[in-house]
Amino acid sequence: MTTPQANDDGAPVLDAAVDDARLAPPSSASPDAVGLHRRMLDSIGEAIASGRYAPGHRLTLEELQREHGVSRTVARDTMRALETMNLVTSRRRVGIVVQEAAKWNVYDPQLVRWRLASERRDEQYASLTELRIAVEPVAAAGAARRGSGDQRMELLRLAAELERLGAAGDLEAFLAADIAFHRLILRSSGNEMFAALDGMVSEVLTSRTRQGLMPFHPRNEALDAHRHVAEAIGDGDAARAESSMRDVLQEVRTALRLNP
Amino acid sequence: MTTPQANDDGAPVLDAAVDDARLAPPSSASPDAVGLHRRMLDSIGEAIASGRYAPGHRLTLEELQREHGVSRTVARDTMRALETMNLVTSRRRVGIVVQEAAKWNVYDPQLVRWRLASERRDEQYASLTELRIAVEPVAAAGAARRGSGDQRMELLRLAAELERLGAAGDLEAFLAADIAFHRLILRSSGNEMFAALDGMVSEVLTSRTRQGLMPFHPRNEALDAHRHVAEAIGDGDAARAESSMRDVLQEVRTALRLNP
DNA sequence: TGAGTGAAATAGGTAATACTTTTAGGTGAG
DNA sequence: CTCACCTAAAAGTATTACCTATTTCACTCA
Repeated sequence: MTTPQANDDGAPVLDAAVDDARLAPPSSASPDAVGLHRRMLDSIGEAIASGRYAPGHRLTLEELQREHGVSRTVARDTMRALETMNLVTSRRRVGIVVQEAAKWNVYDPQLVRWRLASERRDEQYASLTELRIAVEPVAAAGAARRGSGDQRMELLRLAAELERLGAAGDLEAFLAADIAFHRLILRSSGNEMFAALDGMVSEVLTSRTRQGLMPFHPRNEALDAHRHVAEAIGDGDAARAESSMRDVLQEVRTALRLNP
Repeated sequence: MTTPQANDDGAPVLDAAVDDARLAPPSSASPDAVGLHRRMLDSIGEAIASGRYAPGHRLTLEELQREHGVSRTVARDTMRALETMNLVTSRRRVGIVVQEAAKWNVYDPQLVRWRLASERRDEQYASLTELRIAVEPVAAAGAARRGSGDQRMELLRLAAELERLGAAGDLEAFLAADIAFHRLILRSSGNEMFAALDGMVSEVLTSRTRQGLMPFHPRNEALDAHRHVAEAIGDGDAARAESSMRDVLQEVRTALRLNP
């Protein structure tokens, strides 16, 4: 198998509300159920992501176990997790050193969450949006080539629903359908690296709407473009899917002033 | 700061041989210097990435410490690292469960390495190549907008060198320059999420040449396209940079049969 | 049959301790 | 005065032992 396989697993396709553990807080019934390690990780991770702990800043395990009131084991676990994301390195005799941002695993959903929660959130949104612009057209082409029949049908259904909801002016429902549409394309692309971005795309779309960056009534061209994407994928027309998706993203480009 | 900043840091631009810790084994002077944790992590990580431990497979800490002859602490550290990459989840009373592949942090350079080392390497190369096709054109546009003067000049120099080496037929040197060219564009893009892909792109390019998938003499159109990219970036012409980069990637698309 | 209940399994967490590597500083020879 | 070597301290790495909290599963009793 030298190319990605058709995505024809029997998994349910219709769940727009699929568990998006990929970019959601670890929903906990009781607040204390999350484990010491998790809280400490969040606290330090956010501090690094936001720049409060600058690159080069040195921490020591002892310091950390004192400040967070935890045992050495928990402190080490936390550092191990941060090390895995390349947020820090730990060296003997020197301690735990915050890495420069260029080394971070910026695709780690956890880190993305921290960055979105920080003051630098606009930068993170800009990067993610540019990433969408890059990936979604090619993902649409992939879906046209490798998507399953169910997925194609569902995309057409979602495109129709978008038109209906757009006309009705129900922004909240429109957003939900829009997210479902874009996520489904990423997941149908047959490329797991594209699929892995679906949580981040949802995040961007949600924020864009919540910030009022969306026109109250979606523009007609945008709705048409969505339909064209769905139709092209339905027809297995990769080139048209790709260029129609570029049309969809055109207004995003404009908003970011990333345009010719 | 609401958009990515111009990449004008004082960092050296000329080092094609920049430390690519991002996708290289943890180069160790002495073989034992790497820490128990690292060896165990590699061993289990690779087993999961290759599918030898299937999703749903259950491990227990006790089992692991016995099999790898390590203490509980080391076993826990390892699991914590795997958990951070979403390769496993650990639950009380049940153990450590291998996650399904859809949950993995497939952008973690470590995981990418493991997948490239496994039997599924072709799948990973295909995904990475498609990702390149998606990202590099937009990264080139970003470089045209936000690259520093030094970076633009270095790109022109590299394009000229590519032509020279292409004509000379020195494939090894050509590869090095080609990698430097593509990496520099990613790093000049001003988008840290693009820059983070540079190690993976190098990996793909290296493999493509080593596998003899490159024509012995690079085609003239390919060389021209590289020059056009560099020139467009030099001129700050984002649209032309983007479309020229698409030309560069055209032959990659053809090779993967991802073409109209 | 089905709800409660208790025991077992397993990760989470604490604590004390010894080992190893790395760095800084000092000392002495040339 | 400089350089090489030695030593000591700092800090992560690793081990062991033990206790706690959850979750599951099987068993019992209504």
